[in-house]
Amino acid sequence: MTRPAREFFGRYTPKVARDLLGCRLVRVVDGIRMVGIIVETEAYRGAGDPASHAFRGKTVRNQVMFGEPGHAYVYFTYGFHHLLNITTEPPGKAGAVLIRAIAPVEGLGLMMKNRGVESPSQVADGPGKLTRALKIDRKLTGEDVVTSDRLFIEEGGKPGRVRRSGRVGIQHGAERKWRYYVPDSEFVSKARPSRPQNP
DNA sequence: GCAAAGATCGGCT
DNA sequence: GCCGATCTTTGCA
Repeated sequence: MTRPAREFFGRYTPKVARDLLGCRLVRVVDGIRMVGIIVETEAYRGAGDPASHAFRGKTVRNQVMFGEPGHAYVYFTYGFHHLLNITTEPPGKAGAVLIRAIAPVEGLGLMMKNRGVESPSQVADGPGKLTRALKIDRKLTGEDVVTSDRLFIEEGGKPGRVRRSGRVGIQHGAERKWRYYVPDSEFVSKARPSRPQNP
């Protein structure tokens, strides 16, 4: 299995988000591999993107978004959930792709145990569920997915169909169609995109 | 210092 | 469809 190189991540974020569909997300915990095919992503950029954590510039939390592409950015939100992103754009320019859902292909038993559910389609069909299934938290922020042996990406087959929509759960920037997903997959999240503001 | 919002999920009506 | 849980980060006073 080959991995995408640094340059793959260092591009225009929506393009990276689109191209990550079909790739495999690999997580290794205590020598056990958990693998899923990425079926849903969202792009977040910098100064021009009001939905992005990086919209107002660099902070303690989001600084990794401004660094070298191909690193993990994991943050904690709503007092409950960790969300996994992979940084994008050239160094100095903010960007990250939120991984929203995967189709499990390896280590399903452990993922179901971590989640406390018995249905494969409910193991990782949402950004918060996915991180719980794969035991991902803020400690993994900064992890270099190009070289890491515990959290990384492998190239996979091209998905048949790809659709795009507005992003989910945001208050600003809802008019940008920066959510990408595989409509034929049962592992895509059920969440509905935010509606564009019409005041 | 403090208040408020947040890239969510699951349960209940 | 709506609501509550729970806590970190940020922005502004």
